[in-house]
Amino acid sequence: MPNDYRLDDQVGYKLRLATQRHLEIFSRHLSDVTPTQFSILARLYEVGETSQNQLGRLVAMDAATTKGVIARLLEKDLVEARADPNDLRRLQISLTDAGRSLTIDAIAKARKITQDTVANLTGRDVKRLLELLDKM
Amino acid sequence: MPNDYRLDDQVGYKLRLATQRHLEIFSRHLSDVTPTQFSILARLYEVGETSQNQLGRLVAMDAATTKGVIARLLEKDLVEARADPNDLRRLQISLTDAGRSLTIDAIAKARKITQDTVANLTGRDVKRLLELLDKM
DNA sequence: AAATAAATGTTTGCATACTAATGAAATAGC
DNA sequence: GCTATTTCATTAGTATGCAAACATTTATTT
Repeated sequence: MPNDYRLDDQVGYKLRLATQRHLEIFSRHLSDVTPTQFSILARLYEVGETSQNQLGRLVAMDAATTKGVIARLLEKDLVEARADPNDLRRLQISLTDAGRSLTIDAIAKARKITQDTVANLTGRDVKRLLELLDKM
Repeated sequence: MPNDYRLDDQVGYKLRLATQRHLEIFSRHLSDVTPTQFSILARLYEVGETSQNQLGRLVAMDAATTKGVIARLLEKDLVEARADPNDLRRLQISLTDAGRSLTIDAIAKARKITQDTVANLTGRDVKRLLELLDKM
């Protein structure tokens, strides 16, 4: 008979709330793409043309999930895909011009998003939080 | 031209990774329900019969989201719903016997899940992490 | 070198969760 | 009593995630 169990004190529960908060702030600043989509764009901006699978790996996403995210970015004409002539399985993904400029703009806004998300924390708190999340 | 922006250092990105990890651990220990569904069950166990909307509020969930989660729990016969005679808008939700026993069992497992999730952290780390997430 | 096995890349289909918009019922203020 | 507002629930549409399947490449065996 679990009497001393408190849902509100569970890591998982708190993670969900924190994510919720972050999501809300994110979409307020940047309504064109989701955080997930943004992470793909930012990474793509960083590394240049890459295969879909590899790209997913670079942002810790399942291959299947990556496919879905890329599909949405393709529809918005932010990325483009072309077959790799050397490996017919591969789909090479790269930023379009529109995608590149949106990404640059989004990165600037992302700083603000991060700031807002941790607005209630001191600089030291943030550093600690990142460390702890990492350590997990 | 954002050169010093590092995706890997962003709170949002790390939150996603941490949530991912937690989700994986959760489903390994408790495959019958998702963390979201579990939070509804745990709260319902705690407070007893409640209206759907109220229940959602108690776990910080949108009314529409709550509806979906409840629908899935109804299908699994873990909760039951009945109309409130005093307020025709309201749907009163309560645990079934199966739901109650699953919840008791799940709460026990949830302790283990939490432990596993933060296995790499010391007790003090965990306390701090919870505080920081809260403060956010 | 052909045949088989293993690994890698992508896609499809299904489950879950979230949001915006709508409709129905109850309550508050006049 | 009547209108306006609030509250509760639902529907429709979008996003993310995983398991399983399929296709292509690479490695291994005969």
